[in-house]
Amino acid sequence: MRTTKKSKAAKKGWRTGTVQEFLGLTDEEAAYVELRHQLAKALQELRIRLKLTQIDAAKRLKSSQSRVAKMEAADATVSLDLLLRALLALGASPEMLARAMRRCA
Amino acid sequence: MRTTKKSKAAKKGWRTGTVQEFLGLTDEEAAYVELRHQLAKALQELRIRLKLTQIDAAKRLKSSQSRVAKMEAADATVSLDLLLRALLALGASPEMLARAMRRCA
DNA sequence: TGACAATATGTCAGATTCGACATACAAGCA
DNA sequence: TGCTTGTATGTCGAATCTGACATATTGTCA
Repeated sequence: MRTTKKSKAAKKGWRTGTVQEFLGLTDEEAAYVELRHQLAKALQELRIRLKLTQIDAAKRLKSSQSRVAKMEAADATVSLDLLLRALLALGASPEMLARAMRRCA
Repeated sequence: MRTTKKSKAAKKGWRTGTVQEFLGLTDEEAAYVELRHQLAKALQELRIRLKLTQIDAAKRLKSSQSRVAKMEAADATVSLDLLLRALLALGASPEMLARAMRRCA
Protein backbone atom coordinates (compact mmCIF):
# COMPACT_ATOMS: atom_id res chain seq x y z
CA MET A 1 0.00 0.00 0.00
CA ARG A 2 0.93 3.63 0.11
CA THR A 3 1.63 3.16 -3.58
CA THR A 4 0.75 5.31 -6.54
CA LYS A 5 -1.21 2.33 -7.76
CA LYS A 6 -4.27 4.58 -7.70
CA SER A 7 -7.33 3.91 -9.75
CA LYS A 8 -6.53 6.24 -12.55
CA ALA A 9 -7.81 3.24 -14.39
CA ALA A 10 -11.49 2.45 -14.08
CA LYS A 11 -12.24 5.66 -15.92
CA LYS A 12 -13.28 3.98 -19.05
CA GLY A 13 -16.02 1.39 -19.13
CA TRP A 14 -15.38 -2.32 -18.81
CA ARG A 15 -17.29 -5.43 -18.25
CA THR A 16 -16.30 -8.08 -15.77
CA GLY A 17 -14.54 -8.48 -12.45
CA THR A 18 -14.16 -6.04 -9.58
CA VAL A 19 -11.90 -3.04 -9.48
CA GLN A 20 -9.97 -4.81 -6.77
CA GLU A 21 -9.19 -7.77 -9.02
CA PHE A 22 -8.35 -5.54 -11.90
CA LEU A 23 -5.80 -3.56 -9.94
CA GLY A 24 -4.54 -6.60 -8.09
CA LEU A 25 -5.17 -5.18 -4.64
CA THR A 26 -4.97 -7.28 -1.52
CA ASP A 27 -7.93 -7.27 0.80
CA GLU A 28 -6.42 -4.73 3.16
CA GLU A 29 -5.50 -2.45 0.34
CA ALA A 30 -9.00 -2.62 -1.03
CA ALA A 31 -10.45 -1.93 2.42
CA TYR A 32 -8.06 0.97 2.87
CA VAL A 33 -9.03 2.51 -0.44
CA GLU A 34 -12.71 2.00 0.23
CA LEU A 35 -12.36 3.58 3.64
CA ARG A 36 -10.73 6.64 2.17
CA HIS A 37 -13.48 7.01 -0.37
CA GLN A 38 -16.24 6.71 2.18
CA LEU A 39 -14.64 9.31 4.42
CA ALA A 40 -14.02 11.62 1.49
CA LYS A 41 -17.66 11.37 0.53
CA ALA A 42 -18.74 11.96 4.10
CA LEU A 43 -16.59 15.06 4.23
CA GLN A 44 -18.10 16.50 1.09
CA GLU A 45 -21.62 15.75 2.25
CA LEU A 46 -20.95 17.37 5.58
CA ARG A 47 -19.45 20.47 4.01
CA ILE A 48 -22.39 20.85 1.66
CA ARG A 49 -24.86 20.26 4.44
CA LEU A 50 -23.19 23.12 6.31
CA LYS A 51 -23.48 25.25 3.17
CA LEU A 52 -19.79 25.96 3.06
CA THR A 53 -17.62 26.46 0.00
CA GLN A 54 -14.31 24.65 -0.12
CA ILE A 55 -12.70 27.96 0.76
CA ASP A 56 -14.87 28.36 3.83
CA ALA A 57 -14.06 24.83 4.86
CA ALA A 58 -10.35 25.41 4.28
CA LYS A 59 -10.46 28.32 6.69
CA ARG A 60 -12.01 26.23 9.41
CA LEU A 61 -9.46 23.52 8.80
CA LYS A 62 -6.60 26.00 8.62
CA SER A 63 -5.79 24.58 5.24
CA SER A 64 -6.19 25.59 1.62
CA GLN A 65 -8.95 25.19 -0.94
CA SER A 66 -6.82 22.94 -3.08
CA ARG A 67 -6.24 20.56 -0.23
CA VAL A 68 -9.95 20.43 0.56
CA ALA A 69 -10.62 19.55 -3.07
CA LYS A 70 -8.06 16.78 -2.86
CA MET A 71 -9.57 15.52 0.37
CA GLU A 72 -12.98 15.22 -1.21
CA ALA A 73 -11.44 13.51 -4.22
CA ALA A 74 -9.61 11.06 -1.93
CA ASP A 75 -6.44 12.08 -3.71
CA ALA A 76 -3.41 9.88 -3.08
CA THR A 77 -1.56 12.74 -1.41
CA VAL A 78 -4.19 12.97 1.31
CA SER A 79 -3.87 10.78 4.36
CA LEU A 80 -6.66 9.17 6.32
CA ASP A 81 -5.31 11.21 9.14
CA LEU A 82 -6.11 14.46 7.39
CA LEU A 83 -9.51 13.23 6.31
CA LEU A 84 -10.49 12.32 9.83
CA ARG A 85 -9.17 15.55 11.30
CA ALA A 86 -11.09 17.48 8.70
CA LEU A 87 -14.29 15.64 9.53
CA LEU A 88 -13.84 16.28 13.21
CA ALA A 89 -13.05 19.94 12.60
CA LEU A 90 -16.33 20.32 10.75
CA GLY A 91 -18.08 18.83 13.71
CA ALA A 92 -18.60 15.26 12.59
CA SER A 93 -19.63 13.05 15.49
CA PRO A 94 -18.01 9.70 16.22
CA GLU A 95 -21.38 8.26 15.25
CA MET A 96 -21.05 9.78 11.84
CA LEU A 97 -17.58 8.35 11.43
CA ALA A 98 -18.76 4.95 12.56
CA ARG A 99 -21.52 5.06 9.98
CA ALA A 100 -19.02 5.90 7.24
CA MET A 101 -16.88 2.93 8.27
CA ARG A 102 -19.87 0.64 8.25
CA ARG A 103 -20.52 1.56 4.65
CA CYS A 104 -17.24 -0.08 3.73
CA ALA A 105 -18.31 -3.52 4.79
CA MET B 1 -3.52 20.00 16.45
CA ARG B 2 -0.62 17.90 15.23
CA THR B 3 1.18 19.50 18.17
CA THR B 4 3.56 18.03 20.64
CA LYS B 5 1.05 19.04 23.24
CA LYS B 6 0.96 15.37 24.25
CA SER B 7 -0.26 14.32 27.62
CA LYS B 8 3.12 13.96 29.17
CA ALA B 9 1.21 15.68 31.87
CA ALA B 10 -1.50 13.70 33.58
CA LYS B 11 1.18 11.42 34.95
CA LYS B 12 0.87 12.59 38.44
CA GLY B 13 -2.40 12.50 40.28
CA TRP B 14 -4.72 15.50 40.56
CA ARG B 15 -8.22 16.17 41.51
CA THR B 16 -10.65 18.16 39.42
CA GLY B 17 -11.51 18.89 35.83
CA THR B 18 -11.08 16.78 32.73
CA VAL B 19 -7.85 16.08 30.91
CA GLN B 20 -9.26 18.10 28.06
CA GLU B 21 -9.70 21.19 30.17
CA PHE B 22 -6.36 20.73 31.80
CA LEU B 23 -4.51 20.62 28.51
CA GLY B 24 -6.68 23.29 26.94
CA LEU B 25 -7.77 21.14 24.02
CA THR B 26 -10.53 22.13 21.68
CA ASP B 27 -13.34 19.68 21.11
CA GLU B 28 -11.89 18.38 17.85
CA GLU B 29 -8.50 17.94 19.38
CA ALA B 30 -9.99 16.00 22.24
CA ALA B 31 -11.98 13.84 19.82
CA TYR B 32 -8.88 13.26 17.73
CA VAL B 33 -6.85 12.17 20.72
CA GLU B 34 -9.63 9.94 21.97
CA LEU B 35 -9.97 8.36 18.55
CA ARG B 36 -6.29 7.54 18.46
CA HIS B 37 -6.46 5.93 21.85
CA GLN B 38 -9.46 3.82 20.99
CA LEU B 39 -7.83 2.57 17.80
CA ALA B 40 -4.56 1.91 19.59
CA LYS B 41 -6.40 -0.16 22.14
CA ALA B 42 -8.30 -2.02 19.44
CA LEU B 43 -5.03 -2.83 17.73
CA GLN B 44 -3.50 -4.25 20.88
CA GLU B 45 -6.58 -6.29 21.65
CA LEU B 46 -6.65 -7.67 18.13
CA ARG B 47 -2.98 -8.60 18.20
CA ILE B 48 -3.35 -10.36 21.51
CA ARG B 49 -6.46 -12.15 20.37
CA LEU B 50 -4.45 -13.44 17.42
CA LYS B 51 -1.74 -14.54 19.85
CA LEU B 52 0.95 -12.57 18.12
CA THR B 53 3.95 -10.88 19.67
CA GLN B 54 4.73 -7.36 18.59
CA ILE B 55 7.48 -8.83 16.46
CA ASP B 56 5.06 -11.17 14.71
CA ALA B 57 2.69 -8.30 14.14
CA ALA B 58 5.52 -6.13 12.83
CA LYS B 59 6.29 -8.76 10.21
CA ARG B 60 2.74 -8.82 8.97
CA LEU B 61 2.67 -5.05 8.87
CA LYS B 62 6.09 -4.89 7.22
CA SER B 63 7.19 -2.67 10.04
CA SER B 64 9.31 -2.96 13.17
CA GLN B 65 8.61 -4.02 16.73
CA SER B 66 9.32 -0.56 18.04
CA ARG B 67 6.75 0.96 15.75
CA VAL B 68 4.14 -1.56 16.82
CA ALA B 69 4.84 -0.66 20.43
CA LYS B 70 4.37 3.00 19.59
CA MET B 71 1.16 2.28 17.73
CA GLU B 72 -0.29 0.52 20.73
CA ALA B 73 0.84 3.38 22.94
CA ALA B 74 -0.80 5.90 20.59
CA ASP B 75 2.56 7.65 20.47
CA ALA B 76 2.55 11.12 18.94
CA THR B 77 4.80 9.99 16.11
CA VAL B 78 2.16 7.51 14.93
CA SER B 79 -0.54 8.70 12.55
CA LEU B 80 -4.14 7.60 12.48
CA ASP B 81 -3.31 6.49 9.02
CA LEU B 82 -0.79 3.97 10.26
CA LEU B 83 -3.10 2.81 13.03
CA LEU B 84 -5.91 2.11 10.61
CA ARG B 85 -3.67 0.41 8.09
CA ALA B 86 -2.28 -1.77 10.85
CA LEU B 87 -5.76 -2.74 11.99
CA LEU B 88 -6.78 -3.62 8.47
CA ALA B 89 -3.59 -5.59 7.91
CA LEU B 90 -4.38 -7.70 10.97
CA GLY B 91 -7.78 -8.38 9.51
CA ALA B 92 -9.95 -5.94 11.43
CA SER B 93 -13.36 -5.62 9.85
CA PRO B 94 -15.02 -2.29 9.14
CA GLU B 95 -17.48 -3.35 11.83
CA MET B 96 -14.66 -3.54 14.31
CA LEU B 97 -13.44 -0.09 13.34
CA ALA B 98 -16.92 1.32 13.59
CA ARG B 99 -17.22 -0.10 17.08
CA ALA B 100 -13.95 1.53 18.10
CA MET B 101 -15.19 4.89 16.81
CA ARG B 102 -18.43 4.53 18.66
CA ARG B 103 -16.51 4.16 21.88
CA CYS B 104 -15.30 7.72 21.48
CA ALA B 105 -18.73 9.23 21.74
C1' DT C 1 19.78 -14.34 41.69
C1' DG C 2 20.67 -14.62 36.23
C1' DA C 3 18.97 -15.51 31.71
C1' DC C 4 15.67 -15.05 28.45
C1' DA C 5 11.44 -13.17 25.93
C1' DA C 6 8.38 -9.42 25.29
C1' DT C 7 7.64 -4.73 25.33
C1' DA C 8 9.01 0.27 25.72
C1' DT C 9 11.79 4.39 24.51
C1' DG C 10 15.14 7.42 21.91
C1' DT C 11 17.12 8.64 17.65
C1' DC C 12 17.75 9.41 12.74
C1' DA C 13 17.94 9.40 7.50
C1' DG C 14 14.81 8.81 4.00
C1' DA C 15 10.03 8.92 2.52
C1' DT C 16 5.56 10.92 2.70
C1' DT C 17 2.31 14.57 3.49
C1' DC C 18 1.45 19.28 4.49
C1' DG C 19 -0.26 24.17 3.25
C1' DA C 20 0.30 27.35 -0.21
C1' DC C 21 0.35 29.07 -4.61
C1' DA C 22 -0.57 29.17 -9.66
C1' DT C 23 -3.47 27.89 -12.89
C1' DA C 24 -7.08 25.26 -15.34
C1' DC C 25 -11.79 23.92 -15.69
C1' DA C 26 -16.99 24.35 -15.15
C1' DA C 27 -21.37 26.52 -14.47
C1' DG C 28 -24.14 30.53 -14.15
C1' DC C 29 -25.33 35.15 -15.29
C1' DA C 30 -24.86 39.84 -17.57
C1' DT D 1 -19.30 36.66 -25.60
C1' DG D 2 -16.77 38.10 -21.12
C1' DC D 3 -17.07 38.02 -15.90
C1' DT D 4 -17.56 35.82 -11.50
C1' DT D 5 -17.73 32.05 -8.28
C1' DG D 6 -16.67 27.48 -7.03
C1' DT D 7 -13.96 23.44 -7.83
C1' DA D 8 -9.95 20.62 -9.75
C1' DT D 9 -5.03 19.77 -10.73
C1' DG D 10 0.11 20.34 -10.61
C1' DT D 11 4.10 21.70 -8.17
C1' DC D 12 7.22 22.79 -4.33
C1' DG D 13 9.77 23.80 0.13
C1' DA D 14 8.88 22.78 4.78
C1' DA D 15 7.02 19.83 8.20
C1' DT D 16 5.73 15.35 9.63
C1' DC D 17 5.89 10.33 9.65
C1' DT D 18 8.18 5.89 8.85
C1' DG D 19 11.08 1.74 9.42
C1' DA D 20 15.11 0.49 11.44
C1' DC D 21 18.32 0.25 14.86
C1' DA D 22 20.19 0.59 19.66
C1' DT D 23 19.10 0.37 24.13
C1' DA D 24 16.20 0.23 28.34
C1' DT D 25 12.55 -1.72 30.96
C1' DT D 26 9.53 -5.30 32.51
C1' DG D 27 8.03 -9.91 33.43
C1' DT D 28 8.79 -14.86 34.02
C1' DC D 29 10.99 -18.98 34.90
C1' DA D 30 14.98 -21.69 36.49
